[in-house]
Amino acid sequence: MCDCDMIHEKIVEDTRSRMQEEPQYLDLAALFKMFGDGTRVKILHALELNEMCVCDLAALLGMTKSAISHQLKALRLSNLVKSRRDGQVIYYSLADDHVKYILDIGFDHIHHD
Amino acid sequence: MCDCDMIHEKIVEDTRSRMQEEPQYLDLAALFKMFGDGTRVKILHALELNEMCVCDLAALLGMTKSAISHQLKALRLSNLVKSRRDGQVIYYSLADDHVKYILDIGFDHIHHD
DNA sequence: TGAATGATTGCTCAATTACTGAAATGAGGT
DNA sequence: ACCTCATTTCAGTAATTGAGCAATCATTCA
Repeated sequence: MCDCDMIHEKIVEDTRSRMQEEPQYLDLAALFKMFGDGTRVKILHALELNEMCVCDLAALLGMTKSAISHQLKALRLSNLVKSRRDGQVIYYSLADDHVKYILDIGFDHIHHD
Repeated sequence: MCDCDMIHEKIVEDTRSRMQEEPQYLDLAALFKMFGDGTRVKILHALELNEMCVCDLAALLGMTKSAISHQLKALRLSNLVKSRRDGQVIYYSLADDHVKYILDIGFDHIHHD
């Protein structure tokens, strides 16, 4: 289990009783992991400014369409971006305001240090 | 640079002109990366409930003190947790309310899907 | 139906990351 | 000054992850 005595047993037990279940933390970590990569935050912020297709994002960020597409898939699976098709082109945009909200708080935090 | 034509050049240029500089996104990603690991979010949430020492956290999460210490160092370098010494024991707690704020928004997001 | 084009997927490589166990550090108390 | 114990660092390993190539899929238009 652990390699030490429990120094403050009451505190530990109190904390344990008030914490969430394991899956909650894994879901939470999975969410933030999407914001934890330079390419993905750039994509998210770009999509906050304009809806764009894979090709636009590839040109904007100087990367291959493949790389962008892979990241968009991850962002889609996390319900952070949504897409709409218009002819041959698929346009991506932010799934909801939560995303913008989280980005804003992040920017706020790094600017206020 | 990129492996395709720029389909919507005006949109891309507009987006580029309104985006932040590269380092901003890397800093932002680095911040969220701290929240993007199950162990670290558990530590952060635990410290939101009670200040604790390395040993308490190791017992609480069923991990080695080494692993906890390693993650606490990362969290300290990111200014997300702070410490105070009382005798032999070093107590850790959240650095500021930003952390609680970000965690709450995250929980809010995963619960409202 | 076939050519063209935007988007996606499978795969591999390189780099990063998280963990354990052992050794080292350092502050407190005797 | 020394001994103890909480904490940190180091070394090594296993697992994860992001990027790009190449091949494939999907849709439009001739």
